[in-house]
Amino acid sequence: MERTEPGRRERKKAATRQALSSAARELFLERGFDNVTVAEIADAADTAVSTLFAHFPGGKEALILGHGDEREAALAAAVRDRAEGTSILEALRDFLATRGPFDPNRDPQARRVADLVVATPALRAYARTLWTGCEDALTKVIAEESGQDDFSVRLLARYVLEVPDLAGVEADPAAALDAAFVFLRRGWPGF
Amino acid sequence: MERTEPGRRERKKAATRQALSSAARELFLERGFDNVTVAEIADAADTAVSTLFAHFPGGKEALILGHGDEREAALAAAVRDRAEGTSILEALRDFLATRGPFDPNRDPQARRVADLVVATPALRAYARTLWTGCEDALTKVIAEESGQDDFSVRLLARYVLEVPDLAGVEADPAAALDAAFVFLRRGWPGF
DNA sequence: CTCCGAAGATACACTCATTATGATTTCGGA
DNA sequence: TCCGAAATCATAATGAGTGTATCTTCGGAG
Repeated sequence: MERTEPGRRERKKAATRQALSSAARELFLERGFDNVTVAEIADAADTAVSTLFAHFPGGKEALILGHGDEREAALAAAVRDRAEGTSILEALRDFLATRGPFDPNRDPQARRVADLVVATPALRAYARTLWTGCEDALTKVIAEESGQDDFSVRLLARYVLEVPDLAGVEADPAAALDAAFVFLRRGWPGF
Repeated sequence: MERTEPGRRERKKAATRQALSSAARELFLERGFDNVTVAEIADAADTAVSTLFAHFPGGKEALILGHGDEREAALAAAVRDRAEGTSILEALRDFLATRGPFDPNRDPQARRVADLVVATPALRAYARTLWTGCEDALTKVIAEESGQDDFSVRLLARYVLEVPDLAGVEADPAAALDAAFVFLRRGWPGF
């Protein structure tokens, strides 16, 4: 059978995962990313270090930022399932506008985390790799949706995925996001 | 006085630096980047590990790729000292065309190194950070030379510096480089 | 209900990069 | 000749991440 509710095992697994990532979040926010060791996080979550790495093979930074699975799926879906008459670039802009530093209405917790990410080089770099990790997938979707498949498509994908990192540190992230897409639309008319 | 020839001290320093980086190059080419430890490199160069890190604070990857100092200076100079009547983007394209995978005439040694970099994720990532490490400097120069200074300039700088990483892995790197600049010129006419 | 196998969790030991420390050598210039 | 600075060195410590073998616990087959 397929659709039984989670069961105790999966619930416990999710619980430890949750414990780990929220312990990490608290410690990072309190003392800064670099001043917290994985051992301390594991301790705070009352688990073994091995368990931490079993849940987050991506390492320390994955504890707050997750791995890019949902991100990638959501991104591809945003393009593929865009509203009739919406261009690819519009769909991408709208999707990014709901994310991280660009979302105007987000809880203060998320705001503090976003600030920490922007202020911590290691985290900012990791966030960027999460985005650019979607590059292959995005390239594929754009190729399918546009009927075009060459270097220019890969270039566009990379450039789109660089926008969050760049715009995120600007004084007005949302405005910067829009500004970036003006240039992308000019470079890739028809997308 | 200022211009005495290097002197024994500086010569020795340069020699150990040279010994380290060529030992690293040989070992990496022979056994792959990930299968060589810094201890082995230091041994091969007959120095202490501490000395290795004194010369290359950037870590293992800096041993083949260097740090970005000359790179940054050369890049800024290429824009600032460009020929009369040459646009900023043309100057940048021409500069990049002489670099790494894009240079048509380079010795086989350099070719093997470039291949290794492209094939090794850690090295490719480091090479990319070296380029994007020039972002602030390039942004500044473009702002000065164009008289424009806002987010769009930073965006352009980032996009230019992403080109090497992207075009470098294409079947025809030089052609990809040119293709990328077609889009950049379209997005930033007047640069 | 019982029992077996797999999944999760754990402890432990290990490798490796990188940093810190303090001693020791070795030039270069006064 | 002698002093100070720079380069090198050995050594130890920290901290991330991996591998392994063991133990516990749940879920499903019988």
